Amino acid sequence: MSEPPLFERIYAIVRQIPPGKVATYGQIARIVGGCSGQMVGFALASLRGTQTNVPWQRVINRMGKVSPHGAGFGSAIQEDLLREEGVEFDIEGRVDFEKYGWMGM
DNA sequence: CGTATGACGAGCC
DNA sequence: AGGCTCGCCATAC
Repeated sequence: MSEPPLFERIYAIVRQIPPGKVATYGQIARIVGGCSGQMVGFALASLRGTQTNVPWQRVINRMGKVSPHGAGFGSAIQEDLLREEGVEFDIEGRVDFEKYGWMGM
């Protein structure tokens, strides 16, 4: 069949996340179906930066925290971008899924 | 062309 | 209760 690559489908889901909201790798993987959370992480890592229009910053891990990807700076930028959108971080750097969770998680 | 890596999650012992 | 393995797709060298 002629369905787009799995990664492309993941990008489409992330792109649907509204500003001021955050989603988890597992959540997206579950929506896409047929792939594990790692696929989502790999897909976003393949973006190599802001080449795509995918708000990868709105995607965080299951613990409500960002992952230590890249040299450790990428995660810092991610938090900064989310703060710019209105997302608040806990003392531990965690996000409230009850408030900012996508789809009302 | 083949190998290795890359931002998780859940289950199993 | 804790630690470890497996699963999965794409890209780069």
